[in-house]
Amino acid sequence: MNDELTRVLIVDDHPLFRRGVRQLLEMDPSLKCVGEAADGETAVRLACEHEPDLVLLDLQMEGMDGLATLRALREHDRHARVIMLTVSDSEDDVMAALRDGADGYLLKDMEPEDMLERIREAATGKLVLSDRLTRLLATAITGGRDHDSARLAELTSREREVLGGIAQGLSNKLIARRLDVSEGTVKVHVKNLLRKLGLKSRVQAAVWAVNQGLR
Amino acid sequence: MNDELTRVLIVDDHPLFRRGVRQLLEMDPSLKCVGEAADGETAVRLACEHEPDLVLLDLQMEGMDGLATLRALREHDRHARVIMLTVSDSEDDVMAALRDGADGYLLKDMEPEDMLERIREAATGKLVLSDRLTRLLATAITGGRDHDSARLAELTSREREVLGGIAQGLSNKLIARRLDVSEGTVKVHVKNLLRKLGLKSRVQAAVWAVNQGLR
DNA sequence: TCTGGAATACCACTTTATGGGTAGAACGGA
DNA sequence: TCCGTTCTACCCATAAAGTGGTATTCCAGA
Repeated sequence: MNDELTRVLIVDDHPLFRRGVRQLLEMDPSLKCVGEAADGETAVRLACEHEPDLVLLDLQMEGMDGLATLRALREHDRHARVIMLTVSDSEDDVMAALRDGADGYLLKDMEPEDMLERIREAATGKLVLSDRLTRLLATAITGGRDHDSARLAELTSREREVLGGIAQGLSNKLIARRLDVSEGTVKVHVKNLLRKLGLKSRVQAAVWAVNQGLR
Repeated sequence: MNDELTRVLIVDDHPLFRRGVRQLLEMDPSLKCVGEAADGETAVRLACEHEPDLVLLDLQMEGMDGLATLRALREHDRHARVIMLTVSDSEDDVMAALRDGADGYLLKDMEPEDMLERIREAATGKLVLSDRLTRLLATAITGGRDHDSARLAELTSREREVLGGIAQGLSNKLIARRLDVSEGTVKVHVKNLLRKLGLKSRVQAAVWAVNQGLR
């Protein structure tokens, strides 16, 4: 949450693949790689140290595998979004990852440009899936992606009202008038809901809310 | 475009109805009624004088009717959004209004609270329709609502790229880095696209873009 | 009754964003 | 070649947003 860059942690047991991902990330100035890990234990430790905004996590790893790492990350840091980056297009794997709180599931055989685009999208809070998976899981996901709505549920009712104002493009001042409170109070609510949603600005909150169908 | 309030012009030949709408608008501090007109000619004149952001326009009026007034408003002021406010739920009327560039079509028998909500939504650039009409016209509208995409077409390609960045929740600085230009340049593009889209802030632009499916 | 979350408000401060203007370089069409 | 558009960059000013505190009130649960 320090600067405005999206801080990324790469977790994969193939050094060469990590290097490729790292180079891909360097193509986008809004993304910054803050670490690499070859196994789950290291990943969790680095996540605690560097507090990344986004973790790119391989599913197949020696020792603690991707899913276990995902769960461990979820326990230690509820801030970071986690995207599974793997070769398996098995529906079971995808569903398991999403059920355990993954914010995305990308296949390693994607075009690098597409992958970068998805990573960007994920940084803004969108649930990202490889095209190949999207259609496959469209219906199943609809029943299973209550991760974001869980984030929404974390908000207090007042924060949801403020978020609604943001999603309508209102300024803090106008939200304050509508809710009949001071602008400073609205700022507090904005601050808190941004933290709870793991977002960096009201613009991201607006995008997120609209994508959630909040209106 | 002066202050941040949405400036509204009410056009209806029934004084009592105008008063009702005015009182409704007063319930929302982000809306400000800047004038009332009982006929089309007066409406156009007042629109030129007060440059409203939103015009609530009755379809049935003596003399210049609602559609003619709509077209006249479109000629004189491409900034204001125009919402038809009428008793007719005829599909022909709705389609004609939308074809002529109306940004919304609300029926006078709506619940006042709903109407206010729709008016707010319209202020952020959304195409609003009474619930009763939405389903009726869902398919037809899809083919006929290229008013917003016309606004999108007014943007230069660079402005669209910047808008894309906004729709991903990026700051000007990050958009600048991604496009490899200075932050000041991005600010110029933001300023211009806000003007072209008739919006007041990047947050509104983000909401608009996401609703347009821009990604 | 104590405790913690929620909502409210205020302060000070830094960073972003917005609005106005000017202006040069590049490009394409008349 | 001249003209209009676009993209670029810079200046200044103000407004809005975001961050970090502290503190009071209220209310529900332990």
